[in-house]
Amino acid sequence: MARIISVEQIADHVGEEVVIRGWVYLRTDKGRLQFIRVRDGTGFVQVVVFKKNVPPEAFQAARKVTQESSVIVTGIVREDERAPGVPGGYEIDARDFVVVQQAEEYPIQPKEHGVDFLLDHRHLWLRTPRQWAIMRVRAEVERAIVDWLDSHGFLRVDTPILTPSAAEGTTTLFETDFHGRPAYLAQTGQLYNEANIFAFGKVYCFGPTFRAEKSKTRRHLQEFWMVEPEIAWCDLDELMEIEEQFVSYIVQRVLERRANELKVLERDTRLLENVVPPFPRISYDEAVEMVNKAAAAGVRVPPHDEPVPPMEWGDDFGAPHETYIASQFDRPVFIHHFPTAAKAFYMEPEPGRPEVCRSADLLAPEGYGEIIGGSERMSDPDKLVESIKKHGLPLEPYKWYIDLRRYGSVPHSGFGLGVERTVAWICGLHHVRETIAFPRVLGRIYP
RNA sequence: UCCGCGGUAGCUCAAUCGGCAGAGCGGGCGGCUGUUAACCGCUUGGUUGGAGGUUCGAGUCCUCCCCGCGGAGCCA
Repeated sequence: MARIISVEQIADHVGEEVVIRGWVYLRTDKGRLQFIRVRDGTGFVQVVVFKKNVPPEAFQAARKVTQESSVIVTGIVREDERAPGVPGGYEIDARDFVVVQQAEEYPIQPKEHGVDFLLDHRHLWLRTPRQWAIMRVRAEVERAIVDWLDSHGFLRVDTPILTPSAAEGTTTLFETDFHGRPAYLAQTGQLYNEANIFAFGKVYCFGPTFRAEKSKTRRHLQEFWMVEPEIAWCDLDELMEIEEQFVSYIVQRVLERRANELKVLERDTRLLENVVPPFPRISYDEAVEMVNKAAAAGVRVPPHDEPVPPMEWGDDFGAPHETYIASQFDRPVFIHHFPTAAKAFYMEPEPGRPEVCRSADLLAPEGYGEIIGGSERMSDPDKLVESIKKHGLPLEPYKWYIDLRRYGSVPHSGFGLGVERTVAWICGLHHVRETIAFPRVLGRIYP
C-alpha cells in the first residue's frame, strides 16, 4: 500500500508510488491523456492520467471529474520541468484515480472575476492559488512576530476585547451590550499593555481590534489584527531600534520560508531584500519640507498619478504624501516628532519643544502607508491629567491609567504593527481585504 | 458623511443616433499522448438592479430608490 504524502514534500518521493488526497483545481482533456491539477492544501501538483496506465473505471472517473471534486490519486512521482504547480517541476503518473465526491458546477473559474463576486464567494475564493499563497504568508508573518518577541524577552499578555470606554476617545467604536451596560469592542490593547509592563517589564498583546470608521480604502478593515509591544525603561530612539529589528526579521523570515508563495504572487523580492536595519529616520519637520518641495515641483504619485498636494505644518499626511515620502527610500522610513496636537493624549512631548511629541510612524515602501504607529508614553501623572483634560476627555475612565504613573512611573514606549498592512506590503497586494480569510470591510458581513 | 465610477447570461464584458440582447469563458456532447486559463466542432444559457415616467418603440433618455467599487476624512 502506497504512502499518503503531502504535495509540499513531493521532491522527497521521486520514483516512489504515493497517494495524494486533495481537490481538482484544473483539468485539461487531451483524449486518452488527462492532465489534472490537484491541490492538497500544502501545494499544487499535476497528475497525469494516461488511459493505458490505469483501470478503465479510473480513466472514466478522471475524464469526467469536475473542478473542486475531492479525489484520491495513486501514482508514481516523476521529475519533469514542464510540470506546473507549487512547488512545481514534479508530477504524478497516475496508477489509480478515485473520486470521493463529484463537485457540482463550481462558480469560481481560473479566470478573471469582479471583486464583489469574489467577496461573496470568499469561502470558495480561499481555495485559489493566489489566496492560498497569501494566507500562507500571513501565517508566517504571525509566527515570525511571536517568535521574535518571545525570543527577545517579551511576555505575551492578552488584553480585553470588551472594554468599558474609548481608549483614545477619537475614533468610532463598535458598541455592544454588557448585561445592560454599554461596552465597546477594543480598538487597541495599549493602555492595558501599559499596566502590564509594570508587572512584567516587556509585554505584547496580539489579537483582533475593531474600528467602526466609515473607511473605504485599500488600507482599511473594520476588524484587523494588530501586535502591540510595550516596553518599560525605553525611550523613542530605543523604540525605533527595536522596531527596525522586528520588521526586518519578519520580512527576511518570509523571504526565507515562503519563497514559493511569493513566486505564486509574482512578488519582486529584490525590494524586500533591502529591508534590513538601519531604516532612515526623518523628522516631521523635514517630511513637511520634502512634501512641499515635491508639491512645488509638480511631482505626481501612483497609483492614480495624482499630484502631491502642498501641506501646512501641523497637518497630518494624506495618502499621496505618505506615498511620496516612502518613494524616496529603498526600505521602510521612520517619521518622528509629530505635532503634539495631531496625536493621542498619552504621547510624551519633547522637552523644550512641547509642540512636537516623541512619536514615530513607520511607513512601508511602495505606497503601502503606515504599518507602525508608536511613541514614548507620558510618564508624569500631573502632565497626563492635564493632557487628558486638554483633549476634552473625562478623567474618571482613566483613573487606573493615571494610577500607573503614581506607583513607580518609568519612561516607557510602545508601538502597534498592523498585520494586514504588513502582509499586503510583503505580498505586493492592492488591497488589505485579501490578507485575512474573512475580511470585514464596510458594508459586508457575509460570509 | 462627502466626491467620483458602475449594475446586461453562472462569470468577464459588448450592444453606434432610442430600432431583432450578443461574444468569450463556464456547463453539456464529440475529437485529440504533453496540456500550462490548451485547442477544434456542435450545443445550452436573459425579469438588462428595482419602481415609475417620456416614446410607435427604452439596456440606451428622465425621476426616485437599492446595491457595489474606488477615494477623502480618520487610522494600523
